Amino acid sequence: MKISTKGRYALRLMLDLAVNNTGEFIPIKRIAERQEISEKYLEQIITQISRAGFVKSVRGSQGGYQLAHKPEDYTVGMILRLMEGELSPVACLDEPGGCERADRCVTVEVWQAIKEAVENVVDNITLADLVKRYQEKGECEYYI
Amino acid sequence: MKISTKGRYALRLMLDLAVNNTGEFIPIKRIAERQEISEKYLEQIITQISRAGFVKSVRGSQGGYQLAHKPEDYTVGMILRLMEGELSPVACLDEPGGCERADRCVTVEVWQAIKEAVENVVDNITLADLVKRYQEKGECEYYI
DNA sequence: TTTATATCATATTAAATCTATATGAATAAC
DNA sequence: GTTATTCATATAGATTTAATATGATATAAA
Ligand code: FES
Ligand code: FES
Repeated sequence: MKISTKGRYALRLMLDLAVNNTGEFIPIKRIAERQEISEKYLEQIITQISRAGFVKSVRGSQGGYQLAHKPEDYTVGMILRLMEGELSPVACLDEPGGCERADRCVTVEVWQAIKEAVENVVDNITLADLVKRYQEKGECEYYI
Repeated sequence: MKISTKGRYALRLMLDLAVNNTGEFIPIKRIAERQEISEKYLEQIITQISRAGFVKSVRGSQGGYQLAHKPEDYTVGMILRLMEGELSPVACLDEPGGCERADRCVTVEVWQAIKEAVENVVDNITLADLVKRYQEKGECEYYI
């Protein structure tokens, strides 16, 4: 029942971009330093984020990334789904035709309830909310 | 963000025992047949459940397992935690001293909210609730 | 007393997934 | 042309998952 490092790092990465959303392009190296995450691993992650159109990028010297939209336009759910896929606790809920047991399965109702509970949380928190919490906490740049 | 087969099978196993809670001891072989799960794998799972005192067992011919308590005394959460450990989406929430970033980390508040949402679901559904749902659905013995 | 049926206890393994690291090309500022 | 950066893939080590295998121990029934 764990979220992988890809999902967790992606959220910290996007929050870092949101906190430093000044219009400048931020190189992944800065974020890797601040977040103490492997630069190359973050590169992989932001590539995926970039392909989804969540960030704008500029190559070459003085290049980097910035948010493509406003912080309030990103929910935590959008970011987690991008990295983790559907937030279902079991594959039964995602299979195209559904699990063959699904029509008579009772436990699937539990998994569905878990999924909905999780979605209700992550789809109702935006990066803007997290930026606000960050500012309330004291804005230490090295810890997000 | 998945629950492992151990957790899923454990719930189906316990629900099977709850549905067939007649006072007789049920051999794991029957459950394996009904649930279409490997008998040996189920043995491993019920060993863990048995050591936790959730079921009573009788060895030898005519032996098997039965629930140690009433179906309403088992929550889904008890069963999942036994097999999966804490239902936290990240280890930060479980580490004894907490994560070293935790005091200034904002994303941890998201993970905490997810954990609480999941717990709110699983700690408020009992095996008795699931038995009832099963009976409403039609009581096909081969599908739980 | 033998046989069949079970639980109980570990060991082993194949596959999948996770978590990176490595290599190098393409692009742009200076 | 040198440096800084994104972009694109390949590779690999570690861990976890999901079983399977082996065999000992206990009990009821034949
Ligand atoms: S086993 Fe797939 S829906 Fe229950
Ligand atoms: S990284 Fe551990 S609490 Fe945020």
